[in-house]
Amino acid sequence: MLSIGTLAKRTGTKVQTIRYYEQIGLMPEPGRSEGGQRRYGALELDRLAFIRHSRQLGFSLEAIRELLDLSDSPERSCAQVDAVAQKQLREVEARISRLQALRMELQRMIGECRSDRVANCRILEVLRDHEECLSDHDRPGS
Amino acid sequence: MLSIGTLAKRTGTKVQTIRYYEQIGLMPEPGRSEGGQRRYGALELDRLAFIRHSRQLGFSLEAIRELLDLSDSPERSCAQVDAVAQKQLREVEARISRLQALRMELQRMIGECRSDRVANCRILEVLRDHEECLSDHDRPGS
DNA sequence: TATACGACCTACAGCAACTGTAGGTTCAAG
DNA sequence: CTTGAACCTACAGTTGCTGTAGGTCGTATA
Repeated sequence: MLSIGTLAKRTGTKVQTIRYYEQIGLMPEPGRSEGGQRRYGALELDRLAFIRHSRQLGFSLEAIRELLDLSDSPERSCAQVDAVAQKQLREVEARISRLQALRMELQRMIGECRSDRVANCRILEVLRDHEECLSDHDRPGS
Repeated sequence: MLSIGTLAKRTGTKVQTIRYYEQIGLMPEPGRSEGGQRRYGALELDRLAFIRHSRQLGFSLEAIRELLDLSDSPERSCAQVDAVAQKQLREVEARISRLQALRMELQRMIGECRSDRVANCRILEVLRDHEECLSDHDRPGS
């Protein structure tokens, strides 16, 4: 039986994060010691490892919930699992594209700055005026 | 003089977002109409456009605050402006690298799945066992 | 001039996915 | 038996907004 701290170390998770996962129903309520402290077994260790690894691959907690549900019904087709993963892949690809456009814009902006006074700094000018940009780079985030 | 709604339309910002920027001190408190509604001029329009454009380029509100402060002292060296932009560029580049690693991992995972039952779905197996991964892909986020 | 109605006002709750704090209890080593 | 690290609950804070409720203002039209 593992304490929450040991489980945390084994999976590279913070203790509070484990309690948070329990709170939102992603981890089950574990057994308790006589004094009321959480005690975990191998099943919970595996489940948490699955969650953490999926998080590292960028899956949202909602997607992970879905994957965990799916993996509980081994006889079902894995097409849905595939769909969740494909969706994640597409999201990652979209973020990459967007960030590459940002990178170009930033590089151009920085590269153009030959001034040494704020008064005529190209960076600030570009930030002031969207017209100077090549791409559309619309919504922030990602 | 512009109403908050007009300013919002002109800059592609939501009305609540403008009020939020005012609340956190990123936008100044504007003048008011007799009835107490906010009224904006060209200065505020420019400032908000600057903020929005910087957000589109991925700068944090803190970084934008710094850029706005810097642009208020035109005689200073623009080295600091440059530093803020460079930092942002490095962050974007780091995120790109990380996402590219994720993309590879996801592609490999999806590509390996030849099964049709959840029971032996490769995707779930990979998620269960980090050892199957090539990269380290550590902290989530970005 | 009256009225309708969209735009505005404040204040606050909620999102994702945690992280940190305060104030108190339990466990295990020495 | 003591000590102190690890645990407990409950709640606030993070970033950057977005949405809601319940009420007021401004202006175009009848």
